[in-house]
Amino acid sequence: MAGRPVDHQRRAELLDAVVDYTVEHGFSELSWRPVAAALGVSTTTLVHHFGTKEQMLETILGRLRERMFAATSEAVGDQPDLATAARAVWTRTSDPRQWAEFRLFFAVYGRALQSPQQFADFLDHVVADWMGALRDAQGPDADPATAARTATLVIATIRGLLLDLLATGDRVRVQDAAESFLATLDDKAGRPSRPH
Amino acid sequence: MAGRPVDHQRRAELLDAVVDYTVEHGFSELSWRPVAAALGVSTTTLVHHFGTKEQMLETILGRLRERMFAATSEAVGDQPDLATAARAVWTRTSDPRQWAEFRLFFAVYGRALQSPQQFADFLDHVVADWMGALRDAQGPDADPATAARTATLVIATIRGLLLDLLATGDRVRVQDAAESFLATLDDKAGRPSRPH
DNA sequence: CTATTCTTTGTACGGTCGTGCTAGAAATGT
DNA sequence: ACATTTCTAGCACGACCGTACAAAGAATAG
Repeated sequence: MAGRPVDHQRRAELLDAVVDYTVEHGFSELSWRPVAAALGVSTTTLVHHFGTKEQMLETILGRLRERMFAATSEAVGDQPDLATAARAVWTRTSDPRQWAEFRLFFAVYGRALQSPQQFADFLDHVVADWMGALRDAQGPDADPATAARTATLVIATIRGLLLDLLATGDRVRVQDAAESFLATLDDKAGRPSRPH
Repeated sequence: MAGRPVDHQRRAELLDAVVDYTVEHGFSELSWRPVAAALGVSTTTLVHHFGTKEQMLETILGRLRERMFAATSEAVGDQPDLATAARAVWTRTSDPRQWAEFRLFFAVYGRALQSPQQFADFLDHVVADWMGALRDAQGPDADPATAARTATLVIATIRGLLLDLLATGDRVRVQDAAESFLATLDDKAGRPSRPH
């Protein structure tokens, strides 16, 4: 009646390996054959597990989002207020060990802006996920309008600074600007801003 | 001794047409044949004027940068101080008529982060151009360190907000956050912030 | 054992890609 | 007129692309 069971673990292994490959080798020129060669499998194996290429891209992006959001959302969740949460997010995102993932993130972001229907899932979550986390960090008593405004500004500034950092590599200047911004969040919360 | 003269104007016409095509159809899947078909010329004509594809991409990016930077740098140059200059830049960049160009801008940005050597020219100018303009807007008497910090923050915030705007289309929320940020620039300059 | 289903592989097909080659038309100087 | 150079076009080549197909090995249930 029943044959060989579906090996979900195998698919998960392959997916993580593919995501690793994508983070390292980029996203724009991704194709079956080089990926398969790098993983030591045949292209047919990848096709069997992920379907069409478009489906695989969607799967990769989903897994990537899962990784990146999980890595920082927990850092946000443990912080007492928005200012320290934002500082934690910035500390994490500006870590050079995360640069490869963020380079991929912005590559996908840029491509998604030009093919919105294909990357609808990405665009739906790329702001909303962080908005939720940063709104929660401001507590349930915060004014909703102010909370949304501040969360939007924090996301935009961090991403903008990260764009600068990845393009120029000028850590001193960007870090200086980041400290300046984070200080304004301290001030808003009525606490003294750190010296810099 | 001399044959038919080189037609520089013809090349300029083709280049602008190609840039228009790229702005509209995207950057990631650009290839000779569809572009040539859209312009009503043969692929050989494009190859003759632009050399290899990589050279054409570089030329396109240079022309695009010329367009985008010229469109806003003049708006910055005429402003009396940084706060109004930043406001002018934001007003211009958040105009929906410029969205297509900025979508292409971020698509190139993302790709450049993953192929730095190929897009070295883009990465060299993507921050430096605006840094120069926004530093000048703060006058010659401003403290260099503060000027650089503020310029960096203005660029990052505007680009981050634009990323949000292009992804979500939520003009109200993003504009609200932008006003909040621009108000802090007014405050720094010792002038009263606009109500919002 | 057999039957069934999943996994993996090799192969092949049609399509698009960048680009080189050849040749004719157009525009200049002599 | 001619020679020379640019412009434009058509064509062909090899490479890579996504993916469909057939077949063999592996793991389960009966």
